[in-house]
Amino acid sequence: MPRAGLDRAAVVDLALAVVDDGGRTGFADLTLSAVAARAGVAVPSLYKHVAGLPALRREVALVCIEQFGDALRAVRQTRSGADLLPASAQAIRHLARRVPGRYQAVQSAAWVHDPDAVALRDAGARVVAELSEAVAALGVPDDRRIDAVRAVRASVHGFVVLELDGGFGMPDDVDASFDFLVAGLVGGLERLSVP
Amino acid sequence: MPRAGLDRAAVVDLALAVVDDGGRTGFADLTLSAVAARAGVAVPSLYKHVAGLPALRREVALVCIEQFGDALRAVRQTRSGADLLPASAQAIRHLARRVPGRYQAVQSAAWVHDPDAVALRDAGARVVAELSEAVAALGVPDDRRIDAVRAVRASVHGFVVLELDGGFGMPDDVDASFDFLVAGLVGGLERLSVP
DNA sequence: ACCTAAAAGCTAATGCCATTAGCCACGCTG
DNA sequence: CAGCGTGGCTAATGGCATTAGCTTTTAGGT
Repeated sequence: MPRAGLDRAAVVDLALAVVDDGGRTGFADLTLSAVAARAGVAVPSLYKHVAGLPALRREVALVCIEQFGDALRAVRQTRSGADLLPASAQAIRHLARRVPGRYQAVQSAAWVHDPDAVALRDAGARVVAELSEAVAALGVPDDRRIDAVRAVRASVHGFVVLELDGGFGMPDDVDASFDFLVAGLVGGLERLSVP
Repeated sequence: MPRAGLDRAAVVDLALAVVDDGGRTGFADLTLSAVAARAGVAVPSLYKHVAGLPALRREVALVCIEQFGDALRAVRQTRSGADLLPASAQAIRHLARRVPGRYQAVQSAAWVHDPDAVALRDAGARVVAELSEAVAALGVPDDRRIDAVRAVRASVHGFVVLELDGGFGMPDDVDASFDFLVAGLVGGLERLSVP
């Protein structure tokens, strides 16, 4: 009957561990049962620290989104100009492959319609702003910025999702395909740049 | 106590109706309860026609994938050459917007790892083959075919997913952004073509 | 026209999950 | 040392999928 000594942060950490151990479906499979088992605690005890499963999902997703934002900010410390966008794209894919469950948490953009997810939307907007910087560094004119950022997000996100879901049937080198995609993206956007 | 007169196909049709009525989360929210309610039947009765929820999901997904394949084949009847790929991309997005729940069914590519989903993988391969035709019609050399098809799939799929999830925060014209993406894709791939 | 057997429905029971209510004991604070 | 807030518990409820086993329709053969 000793106490487990949980608090909000500890519960979120355990949930992150569940997500990470769950592979590509870790976030979808996140369950209060699993977290409670890891904490060595009965399920209802978790309600003393988090408001329920949806709230826990939001907190987990927030951590994940911020982790992605941090990764992009780190890239911006070491790269600039035309190198920034490809390095950012590679960073996103690397991170997604390393912690696929967390990437799904970010992707689960059900957040957009969730009134309780303001913090998540803000964090997401910061990630997009980071990408926008990278696009700007390519010299894309302002009136094409939004289109260009959307194209980058769509391409990279689509690639990562397909790859994580095993959607690329052929055994051919997936790294090379990603390089091809990124090179095409950078080339196409550079061609828009004002001389 | 009259019979409902269900059979496998009728149950799948009802499930499709549930998916369609459920909007962008229709497939995720597909439930035996919902189908049974629509059929005017108790839940266990459905087991006389389908093997369970996972099996029903597979059958629904198969219909959806084939619907996408049909749409692409229809495009190929009316377009050719460099027009084929952009028209195919537009067809995919249009269909996804019209029946977003079905698009999610296609996307739920958990199928790849599911040993019971051979038919689904085959149908998916046929859709990819259709896109491969469109890429070939742009004159992309054979040794770049796979990379190019992956880039197309990633871009279009990523765009559609982000759009359906409401991921494009800015109010700016999403149609124009998609046209921009497709134009960039076509331009980039044409530039690879053997003269 | 009947009789039979398979097929299609049902209810009941089980188990997993989230959530709520309400109880108890640990352990800090005065 | 007394008291109280907090973190844990058990019990109960409700939604879902699934399995077992029963009943009745209905189609088909004689």
